[in-house]
Parts: sequence; C-alpha cells; structure tokens
Amino acid sequence: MARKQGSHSDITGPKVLDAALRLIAQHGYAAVSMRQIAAEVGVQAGALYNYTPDKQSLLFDLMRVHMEEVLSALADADLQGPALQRLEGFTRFHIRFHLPRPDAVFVSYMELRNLSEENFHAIEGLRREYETALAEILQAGVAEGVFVVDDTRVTTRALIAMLTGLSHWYREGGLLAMDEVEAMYWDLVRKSVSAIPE
Amino acid sequence: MARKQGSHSDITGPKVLDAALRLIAQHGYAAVSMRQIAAEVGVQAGALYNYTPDKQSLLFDLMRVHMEEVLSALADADLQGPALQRLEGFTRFHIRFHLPRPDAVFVSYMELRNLSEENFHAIEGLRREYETALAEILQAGVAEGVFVVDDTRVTTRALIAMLTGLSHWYREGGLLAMDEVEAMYWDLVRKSVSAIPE
DNA sequence: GTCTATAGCGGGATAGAC
DNA sequence: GTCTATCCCGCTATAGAC
Repeated sequence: MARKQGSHSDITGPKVLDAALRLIAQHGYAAVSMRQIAAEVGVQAGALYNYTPDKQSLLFDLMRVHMEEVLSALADADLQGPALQRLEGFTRFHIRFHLPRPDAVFVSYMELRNLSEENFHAIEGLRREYETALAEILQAGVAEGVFVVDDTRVTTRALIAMLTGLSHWYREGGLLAMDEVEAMYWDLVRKSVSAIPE
Repeated sequence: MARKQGSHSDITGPKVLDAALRLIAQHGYAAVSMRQIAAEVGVQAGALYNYTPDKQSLLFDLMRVHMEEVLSALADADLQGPALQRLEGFTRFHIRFHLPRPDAVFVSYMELRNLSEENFHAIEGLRREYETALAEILQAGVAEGVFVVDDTRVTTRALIAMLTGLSHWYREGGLLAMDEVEAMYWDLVRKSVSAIPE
C-alpha cells in the first residue's frame, strides 16, 4: 500500500477526469481548484499536468466526451420508421442515456459560460447536432400529418428542456424506477405534439 | 464630473445588486470578483462592504429577492376558476414574469450550488412554494376530470423545466414576439395534461 | 461613504529532483 | 510519472485617512 511514487499513467488518466467531473458537478468549475482535484485522485497538483495542459482543457474534454458519447449512442440507436415511433425512440433514448450520468449532464449544461470562446463554439455545434435530430423527427411527423406542432425549433427546445430537467432531480435508488419516469415523460411528450380537441 | 468621493448611498446600493446580477449571470458567481463588481458600479472594492457584509450575502439577496418577487406577483395574479383556466393563467404568468428577467432566472437556477447550506435551504423553500402552486392546479384538474396526469409532482417539475428553459434561449428583440412563444408554450402545456386518444 | 493600502490566503502553473 | 518547492498573481475582507 501507499507507494508514493511510480508510474500509473494508465489508471491516473481516467481518474483525473472522473474526479474533475464529480467535483465540478458538485461545486462548479470556477469553485474547484486543481489542488482539490489532485487530492481526490490521490496525487499532488503538479502531477495533473501530465494529463492536461491546463484546467480549461479539463473542462472542455469532459463536455466534448459527453457530447460525442451522446451523439454516438444516438446514432447506434438507429431510429427508424414512422415519426411517432421515432419520437418515442428518441424520448426513451434520451432518458436512458442521461439518467445514469447526472454529473456529466449537469456539467455540460451549467458550465458553458466557463468555456473559452473557441471551446464554446465546438460544444455548441455538438449540441445543435443533437437538437437537430429531434427537430427532424418533429418535422417528419408534421409532414406525415401525425404531429400538430406550431414551430418545430421552439418545440424541440421545449421538449429537450423538459427531458433534461429530469436529470436535475431524478436520482437512482429513489422512489421512482427509471421505467416509470420514462413512461411518464413519454406520455407528456407524445401528448404535447399530438392533435387534440380544444 | 468625476468627483471621486462623497455620499451616494441611495443610488449606489441598487447599482451594486444590478451589477452583481449582470456579472454573475454572465460569468458565474465563483468567477466574478468583488473588484469586477466594484468596477462596474464605479467604486473601489472596499466600498462594496458598505452595502453587503460579504459576497455570499450578495448572491443570497439576489436569489431571495427574485423568488419573493415571483411569489408576490403570482399571488397578485390571483388565479381563479376551473383548473384549465388556472393552468393557462399560471403558464402565461410564468412566461410574462420570467422572460423580461433572464439574468435573475439564470442566476437563481445556476447558482444554487454556491449558496451556503443555510441560504440554500431558504431558497429551496421558496422554490418549493412556487412548485406547489402549480401542483395544486394539476391536482384540481385531475379532481375535476379535465386533466389526465399520472403523477402531479413529476408533471409539475417537467412543466416548470420546460417553461423555465424558455428563458435560457429567448431574447427580447429576436425573431419571436413574447405573445407568440406564450401561445406556443401554452399549447404544449395544455396538450400535455389533456386526455388524448392513443 | 469612499478612498488607498494591505493583510492573509489560495489560486494556476512550472522547475528540477528522484 | 510523481514529488516538493515555488513563482506570481488575484482573491476577500479589513483598517484607517478624508
């Protein structure tokens, strides 16, 4: 136990990102110091700079990896068929992907202000890609005549805000199972874009 | 012009809160220094401590005042009648109140982590009060048989997340008038809690 | 009520030994 | 690859002059 020096690059690298994610989610990027992150990992502050050129890159990597994983997983979900089915697929995908990652969701949502301008634009582009996937489903549904949506871009943002808001209060092990909230949110989404009598 | 000393307590006080709100909304509480706030107001950093005992109190006051104004304005709206009408009133009230105050909404939403434990509980209580107002409308609608809602507490949070999300992208003077988005969001809210054929 | 000056601390990042 | 030590900077908050 407790050897104080040596090579650990294969395990320390991921641990740095894990620690940074947890601490930043809890306290915020600007409030977390490199010394705190190092303590969480179990190294001295200077050692962190073997894994990141600076603190800003740490934040950017957390957000970039998260967004790339979302987009990659969404592509793997390979939503097909009529728009209603694709919308259900998107809704359930969003919840299943995001609920187990509350820290990453929180950081990606709350820390946009703390990205450098260049990094902000990169993340913004990835976010827009994700939004567009939903917007296209809504447009398809309108074209099919199964959705009644006034403005697909506005509705896209409204639905994503609703779905992402779930990640801000839901915690695994609470009163509600993931299946249950998934069903409830799908019900809300489905109805909100449906034709419905006044 | 440019007198460097003198008494200005009647105008400096509000200017401190205004400057703090604007800067914190833009950069985040932890990233904004008392020196920045002082510069925005046009005084030296030390002078701020005539108006606040410390930085934490500044944040707390911003959030407390915002929440008290929301609750007071909601009470003034005096929503009455059948649940559908009250829900429409709440939805339009929420949008009309929040859209002109994007900075206050942003700070009250994003900076909860930076409140001391005691201050957090105080703000949390005010937030819960606001949530409860919506939850009671939903319960009334279910009792009247006009709303179909699985879980009123979950639906409350979902709807507030959707409505508040609007404040995070809408800007006055943009392409959409407030009346238009208000109508769109009311449509989404109304449908999401309505009876609707599978 | 505001100023200047500063105490006291903690921050990000780097240098060089091991 | 990690350590210790440190540079240099900016932070909150306070003290005392005006």
